Amino acid sequence: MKHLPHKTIERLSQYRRALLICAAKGKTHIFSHEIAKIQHITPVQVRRDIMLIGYTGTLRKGYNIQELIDLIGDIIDTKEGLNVAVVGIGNLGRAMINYFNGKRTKLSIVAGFDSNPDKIDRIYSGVKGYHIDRLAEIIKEENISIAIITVPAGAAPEIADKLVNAGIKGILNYTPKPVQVPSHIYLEEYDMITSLEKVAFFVKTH
Amino acid sequence: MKHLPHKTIERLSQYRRALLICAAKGKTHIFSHEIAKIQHITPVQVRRDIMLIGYTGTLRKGYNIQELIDLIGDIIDTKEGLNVAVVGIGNLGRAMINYFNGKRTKLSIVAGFDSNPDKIDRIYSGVKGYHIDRLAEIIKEENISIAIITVPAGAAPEIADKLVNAGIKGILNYTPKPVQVPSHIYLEEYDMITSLEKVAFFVKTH
DNA sequence: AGCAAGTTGTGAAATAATTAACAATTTTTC
DNA sequence: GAAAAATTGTTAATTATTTCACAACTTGCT
Repeated sequence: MKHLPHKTIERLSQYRRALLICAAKGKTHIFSHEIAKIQHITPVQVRRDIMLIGYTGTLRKGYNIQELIDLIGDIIDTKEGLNVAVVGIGNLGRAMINYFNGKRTKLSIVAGFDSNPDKIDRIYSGVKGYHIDRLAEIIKEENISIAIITVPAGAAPEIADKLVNAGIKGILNYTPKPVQVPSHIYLEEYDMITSLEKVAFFVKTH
Repeated sequence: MKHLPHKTIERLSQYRRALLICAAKGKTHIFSHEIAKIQHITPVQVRRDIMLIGYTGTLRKGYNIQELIDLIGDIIDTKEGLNVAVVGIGNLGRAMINYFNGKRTKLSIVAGFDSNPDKIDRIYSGVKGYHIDRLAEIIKEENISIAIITVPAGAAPEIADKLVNAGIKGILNYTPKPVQVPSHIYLEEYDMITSLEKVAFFVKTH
């Protein structure tokens, strides 16, 4: 398999989530147009994505849900799973922890970090809070490879530097302030204000 | 001006945020490569975006920061501003409210909704909490045109229906469950799990 | 003044992503 | 059992987005 488009990766993750729900309902097969409907995309796109990962459905029966779930897992998960840290145990950090709590997934949030002493040594939905000064130590100890930055915007660049020095491999930055990291570290940034402004723009322009 | 690409809209929002910070520091002009560095993109892309909105810089001096901020405002803001509601006053909902609190912007979060009686009639960073049953009423009363869905995933479709019936114009869905809305309503969905899985994928594949 | 370096603006080229079109096949219907 | 309907898989076309390449010009330097 050559490399999959970024957009396809995102959709595969979403397909899998939808498929898990269908599987839980006892459904065994699904058509491309059913997946498409759920995800607001076209059936062709679904078929193309599935083609790209080399899976093949059955004519007039659609795709076997469990097989597809497993195959998507082979592609986007690692066998042993990856450990994740949340840096910034504010509302957003706790929201992330809650989202993951109890979900069966190959990604586990195993630590939270904050500079506020009140938040240290408490357990948030099963995730322990550590002081930010122990970042490097715990990242090594717990074999954490991904960090989610949910601190106040101003602190983001400094946190990013610390994460880089601690040997993190991927960063998901949820602050509105872009951070700079060396190119061997995968960085994804998402900014809620931008999303809201985008909605506003399209509402404005009908 | 013909229509701007979606991606350009997103970047304009981000440029503006970066520019506001620069302006606050007393800077008056900025080069395309400086903006590019901040946003992890190429200078050409910045220049092209700026070209698309019809602004023009000064050779060897770059762009006038304040003029550019104002122009971006003309494009993405509405004159009178738009009112926004947050549906679901959990961690994520409160995170959104805090993000916006105090920012000078044309978007104001003016109401929060929740089904938990403990959350009603309290004020969250200046935003009042209402019971979900009053959704349609308050949306009309406060002239709310955009809603952010931050309820638990299972409740999302039902909330979306209520919002549609209440006459909302745009929806930003932060639950991992896609919702269905009529095509005249602008819908943007963002799923944190997908983003994290995407980071994991690229970490895995180096 | 003349040259070097830096910067914008933009047509053209390249790349990425989506959609159209349709052959091939299976199932259903009569 | 033939015709109609439905569905996948895929090539080709289209559309969207990014990048290249470079002319035009400004500023600084000698």
